[in-house]
Amino acid sequence: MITQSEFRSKIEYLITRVSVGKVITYGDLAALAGHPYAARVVGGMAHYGNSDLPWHRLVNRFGGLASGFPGGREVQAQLLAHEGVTCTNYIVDNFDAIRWSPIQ
DNA sequence: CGAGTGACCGCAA
DNA sequence: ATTGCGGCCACTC
Repeated sequence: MITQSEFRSKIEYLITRVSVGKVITYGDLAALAGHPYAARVVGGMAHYGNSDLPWHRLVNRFGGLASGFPGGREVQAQLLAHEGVTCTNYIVDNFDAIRWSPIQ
């Protein structure tokens, strides 16, 4: 059991730790923060939280781009493509391969 | 200050 | 196999 502040701090820490050209899922991020079922919290923070963090690297469990991203999924896809992540139909290609791992 | 919302995920029927 | 629902925490109104 961790504190709420710790949860938020871990999310920000982890999202910053994600390497360029990689992506991570809401569930994994929440799980790494200590709450496997708090994926929604990550989404809420992404929307209202610190906008300085690379939220465009966040994708859902299927590897698809988020729906409420500022500007639309096309913008997120563009940002990912700019970092070397290729997408097709708003779905990340080689999702399993570029999926970020906490071991790094 | 109180209540509702939100870019999701996993399990039950 | 598919569909529907509950639940977690932070942020806003």
